[in-house]
Amino acid sequence: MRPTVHDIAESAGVSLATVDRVLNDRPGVRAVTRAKVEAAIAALGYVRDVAAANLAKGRVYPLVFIVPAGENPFMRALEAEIRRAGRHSAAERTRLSVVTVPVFDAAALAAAIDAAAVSDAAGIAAVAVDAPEVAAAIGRAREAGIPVVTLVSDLAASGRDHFVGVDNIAAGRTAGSLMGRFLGGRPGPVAVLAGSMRVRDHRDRLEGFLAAMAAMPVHRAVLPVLEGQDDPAVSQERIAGLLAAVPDLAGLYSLGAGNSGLVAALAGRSDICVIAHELTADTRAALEAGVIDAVLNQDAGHEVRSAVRVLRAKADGLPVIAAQERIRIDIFIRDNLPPAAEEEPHQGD
Amino acid sequence: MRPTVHDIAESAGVSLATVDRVLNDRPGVRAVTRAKVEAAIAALGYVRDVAAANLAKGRVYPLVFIVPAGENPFMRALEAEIRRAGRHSAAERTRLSVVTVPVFDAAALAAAIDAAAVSDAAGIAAVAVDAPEVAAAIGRAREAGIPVVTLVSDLAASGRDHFVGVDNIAAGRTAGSLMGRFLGGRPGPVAVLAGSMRVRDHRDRLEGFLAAMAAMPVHRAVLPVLEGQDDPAVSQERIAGLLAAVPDLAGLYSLGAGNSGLVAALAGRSDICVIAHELTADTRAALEAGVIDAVLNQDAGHEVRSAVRVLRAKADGLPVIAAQERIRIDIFIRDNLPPAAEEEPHQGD
DNA sequence: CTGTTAGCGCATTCAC
DNA sequence: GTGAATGCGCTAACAG
Repeated sequence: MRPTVHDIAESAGVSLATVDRVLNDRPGVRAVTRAKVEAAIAALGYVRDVAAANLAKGRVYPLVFIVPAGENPFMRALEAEIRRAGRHSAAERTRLSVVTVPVFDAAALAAAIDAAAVSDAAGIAAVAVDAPEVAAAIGRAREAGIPVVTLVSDLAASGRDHFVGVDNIAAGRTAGSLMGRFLGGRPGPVAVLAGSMRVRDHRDRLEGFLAAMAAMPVHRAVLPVLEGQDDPAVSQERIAGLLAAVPDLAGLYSLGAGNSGLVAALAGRSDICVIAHELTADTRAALEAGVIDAVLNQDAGHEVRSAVRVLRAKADGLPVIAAQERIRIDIFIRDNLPPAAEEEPHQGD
Repeated sequence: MRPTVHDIAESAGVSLATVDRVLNDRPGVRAVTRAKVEAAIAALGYVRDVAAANLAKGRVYPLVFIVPAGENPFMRALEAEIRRAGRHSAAERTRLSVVTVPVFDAAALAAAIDAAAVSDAAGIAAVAVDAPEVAAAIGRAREAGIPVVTLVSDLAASGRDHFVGVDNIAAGRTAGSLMGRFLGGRPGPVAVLAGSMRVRDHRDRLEGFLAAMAAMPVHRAVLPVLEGQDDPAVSQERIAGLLAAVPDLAGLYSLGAGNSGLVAALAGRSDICVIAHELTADTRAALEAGVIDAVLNQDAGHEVRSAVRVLRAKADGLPVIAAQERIRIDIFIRDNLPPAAEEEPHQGD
């Protein structure tokens, strides 16, 4: 059997309580005693049984997730993953709650963060909006000792503890690279549809995309960015206009949401190379139909679980192994689509 | 607080032991009593605290992983992931051990399975070889009540409890589809390098690849399969011969291992579209250098953790949600490469 | 068939 | 400064 606290207590000639003080780095232990205990710990190769520790602590971690409201399918999937994680979070002694705020509404987001902070939240995860009042609210929460992570969209200036999401510049580069290879020597310009250039992740994706396109062996024109506000109707209108104006369009990169509108506007035009973000019902269907050629995805489930792990670690004052929490950029084409999500997918991976 | 066994015992008017019997579906409870308890469980919305349950059980699950020996980088990565999982398996009360057997050696594999079965193994995970004696050994283990899962390479005929690995036909299709799109209208035949056509996963990948190539709008010749025995030296020789014999080669699909030899033979020929399997140091470097264009990967860490979950579930007689345990086919190009693995990556996702 | 009791490994009062 | 005792939620003998 693995050594337990009893073993190290006996081996060090002290009591359980003292061992516990050393283990949890609490005061009230003489340096010599501490050294003895630490020696025993090292000698026996003790590793704490986290499950038992949590059981004994009895402490629960109320974590608040703040996500934008609205129809954005990815955000709804994210919310669903939070709720799912919440149901399975029993063992981790976390209690997850979701708060939705109007899209792009900095004031509402700031208010939600403040509200979470005054509640007994042990941690806050929020899809950030790039605005000073949001940064200020995050600052206040952290001032109050509550760890905060940004989710999907970052706000580095806020001093948040951690960002859970993908490297969006790399995502844009990946899109550009795939687009270039898929198009090969075929002529014609490519267009970009974004949600809003006021959002950080969209700016990053565009930057990466342009860089990758510029690095391609054959030059290809990239048309001015269209903004669809992540809204299907607006996006559809923009794309319809684009198709009418640019008959020889070769490719289209949709780096935001609102893809159902895009698909509707495209209406079977499978000659254009289309790359979009986030695997949702819309993009999956379009991929299967051959309207979209590739989808870049960030796994919402992974992100939620990562956020929970990070917040718990921060709440306990434990370190976070950044490399371990990196979120991957998944590439999906028609042939490697995972089976459609059913009842209760995922738990570990 | 969440309801506990005490709450449901009180609510149902029975003792803890009875509640436990119902929860764990053990005999010795009258139907009426059982019904009462189940009603209380449902009414209170009770969910068992697995961590506490495991703590109380004290039971450990010795799981044996059997993987091929040799230099195959993917297999070594798999072994590393098993050891890593072993170090973190404390909380899950599993004890992982690794046994290596000579590559493609059915007799040795069968013997290893038998040996694991006579030890006190609670479960066996093995990279299967397609041979009757292996199937027989798996049958014996299962006869002895020991759950068995096949890992990476399946052997459905053995009656194994579960297969942990990717859909290799889909993987081949993905490779073919990418190859076709990357090549576009460019002329020239494509070649396939396999390890051995006697292995199931290689046959599956080939099948998928051929199907995808055949489905492409432009016809493209696929040369007869080369077999490199998953060996770098043999592979290098085969590829060198290929390059000499087919000057207008357009693409190359490496569906097995031995990729370091392939890269050596290619020596900077970045004009050929190359797609390979498994992200290892070799393939990563070749991807970054532009020698390999895409790598299809199965995440060894995910596979190990899935195998552990499945074996534990089977050992406890619990159901396995298949959809939850599906292993994805990752596509990597130069631009979405994850950071190189460092010290202690992964834990959850 | 059902109930009592004693831990699993750890954290935490409260004494000394 | 240090130790003894109690309990987290659950399981597993052992009684009845």
